[in-house]
Amino acid sequence: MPVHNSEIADKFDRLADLLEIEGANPFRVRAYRNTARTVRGYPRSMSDLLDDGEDLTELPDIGDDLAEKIRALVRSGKLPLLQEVEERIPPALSELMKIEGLGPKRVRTLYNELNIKTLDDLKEAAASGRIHDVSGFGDKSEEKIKQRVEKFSGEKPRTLLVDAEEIARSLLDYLKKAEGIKDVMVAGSFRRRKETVGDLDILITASKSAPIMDHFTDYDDVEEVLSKGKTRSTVYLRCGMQVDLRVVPQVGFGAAQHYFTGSRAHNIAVRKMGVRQGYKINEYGVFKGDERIAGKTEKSVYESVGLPFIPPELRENRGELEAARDGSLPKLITLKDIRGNLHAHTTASDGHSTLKDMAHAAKELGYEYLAITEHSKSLAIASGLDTKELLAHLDRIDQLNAQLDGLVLLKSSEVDILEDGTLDYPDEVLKQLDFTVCAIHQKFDLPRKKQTERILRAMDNPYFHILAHPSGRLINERDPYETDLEKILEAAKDRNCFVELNAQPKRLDLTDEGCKMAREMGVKVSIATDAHSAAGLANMRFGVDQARRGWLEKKDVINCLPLKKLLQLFAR
DNA sequence: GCCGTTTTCGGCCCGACTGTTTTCAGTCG
Repeated sequence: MPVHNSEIADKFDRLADLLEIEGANPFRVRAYRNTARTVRGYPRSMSDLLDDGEDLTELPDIGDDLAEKIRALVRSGKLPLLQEVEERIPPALSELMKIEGLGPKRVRTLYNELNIKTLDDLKEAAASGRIHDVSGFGDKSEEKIKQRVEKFSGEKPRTLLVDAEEIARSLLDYLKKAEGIKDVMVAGSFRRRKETVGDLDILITASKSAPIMDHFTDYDDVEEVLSKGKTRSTVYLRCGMQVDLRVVPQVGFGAAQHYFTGSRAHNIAVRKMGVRQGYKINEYGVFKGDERIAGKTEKSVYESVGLPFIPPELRENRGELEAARDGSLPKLITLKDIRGNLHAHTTASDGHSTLKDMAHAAKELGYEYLAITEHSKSLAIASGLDTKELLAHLDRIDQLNAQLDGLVLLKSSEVDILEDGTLDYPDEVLKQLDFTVCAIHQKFDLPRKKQTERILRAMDNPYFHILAHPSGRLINERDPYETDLEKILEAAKDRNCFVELNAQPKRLDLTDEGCKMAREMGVKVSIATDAHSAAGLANMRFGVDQARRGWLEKKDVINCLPLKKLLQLFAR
C-alpha cells in the first residue's frame, strides 16, 4: 500500500504544529508547513516520483533534508523526527491548535500551567473555570474556549463552489444596500474558482467604513461576530461559513484585490519579486519607500514587477509566474468557446427531462451539438438501456434530428467499463454510435494497478472515445478510486482517446491538476455537464472554471470544435 | 530548513484585531 501524499502532508503539518508549540525556529516550522502544502497539492504521488527516480529537491521549497525525510517516509511509513517530538510532548496538543483563538503559544501555556494535553482536558478546564486565572487568559478567553470546544467537530468543512455562490449572492445583494458603498466583490478562492471554498473574502470600497461594518454584522444570517474593526470584520454565518469583509480605499483597490484573491503562495512569490526590485507590495499598493507607485488596478500591480496580468484561476504558484515572465501564459478557454456538450441524460435512463426538452435547452444555449449518453445495460440502478432499448432510442434521436434546425443530437452512450475492462455493449452495437463516453460505476475499490489496467483495457477497444469522470470522486462525499492518472493519460494519447472534465459541481473530475497534466501530455479534454435535466446543462460554466484553473485553452478542448471537425476526431 | 541577478550566510510577507495588558503578545489570514 503506497503512502499517499495526503498522509505525508498530514505528518509534516503535525510535526510543524508540535515544533511550533515547543518554540522551534519559526522558519524551520514554516519549511515543514511549506512541504506539507507542496506535497498535498502535487498532482503525482511522491511514491511514484521516487519509483521513477525523480529528484524531489526539484520541488519548490524542498531541499536535501526534506527530500530525504519524504523518501524515508514513503519507504517506511515513518517520520522519525515526528516520533521523537511526540515522545517529548503530547501529540494531541496539535489538535488543540485547531480551536479558534488557540495558537502554539497559548497551547504551550495551557499545557505548562494546567497540564492540558487533550481536547477533553481543555473542555474540563474551561467548564471548571480554571483557565481565566492563567496569565495571558481572562474571562473572555475562557468563555470563548468553552463555546468553541463544545462546538468543535474536527476539520473545517469546505463548501462547494456552487453552494458558496448562492450564499455569496444573497449576502452581496444585502451589502449593496449599505450607505456609501462603491465597489463590492468576492475575492479569495471563490474568485480563483476553486472547486471548494473555505471562507468568503469580501472586498468593498466605500466613502465611510463604519456604517458598512454595522450593516454587515447586522445581516440576518450572521450567527457570531468574531471580530469587528474599522477595515476588517469577520463573522460566522448560520450555515457555518466564515466571511471576512474588508473595506479598502479606492486608490489601492487593485492591490487589495490582488492581496485578497491569493493564493497565499502566489502572493508571497509576487511580493518577493517586488522586494528584489526594492518595492513593498501590500494590500494598499506598491510602494517605493513611502511613495505609492502602483495599485489602482491589479494590472498595475503585476506591471510593477514586470509581469502581464495573470488571471485569478492561475494564481496558485504552479508555474504561472514563470510563464508570465517568458510570455507563455495560456490564453484560457472561456464559456463562449464552448460549442456543444458531450454528456447528457434524458428520461430514457435516469434523467429528468425529455429528449425534446434537452434539445431545446441546448439550442437556447447556442450549442451546435448535444450528445445523448444514456447509461448502458449493467447500470440497472440508473435504468441503463439494453441493446434493444438503445437502438430504439437511437431511432428517436434520428427522428428528432430530422425536425431540429441548427442543433444536432449526437448518438452516444455512457457505456459502463466492466470489471475486466470490456465495454457494456458488443462492438456491433457500439459502432452504430457517433462516439462513446465510457465510465466506471462499480467496483470502485480495486487496487490501483488493477483499476488502471481495467481502464487501459477498455481503451484498447476501438470504439472507446472519452473516459468520463476519470476519478469517480464526489467532492466531500466519495474519494476518488485509485488509479495511475499518468498511465491513463499516456494510454489515451497513444490510442487517440480523450478524457472528460465532468462539470457537475460535485464532481469537477478531472481536477485542475489533472487538466494541467493532460494538457502537458497532449491529451485533449471534453468539458461536459453530465446533465440529468435541462437546467443541468448550465453547469458548463463550472467545468470551464475548472478548465481555466487547469491552464486549458480553446485548442485543448474538443467541444470547442465545430461538429464536422469533432466527428473527425472520433475516427480512431 | 530553504535559497541565491546583492548573498553559501543571513535573510525568510506583513497588517488588523482582540484581549489582557498598561504598551503589546498572540492569532489569523
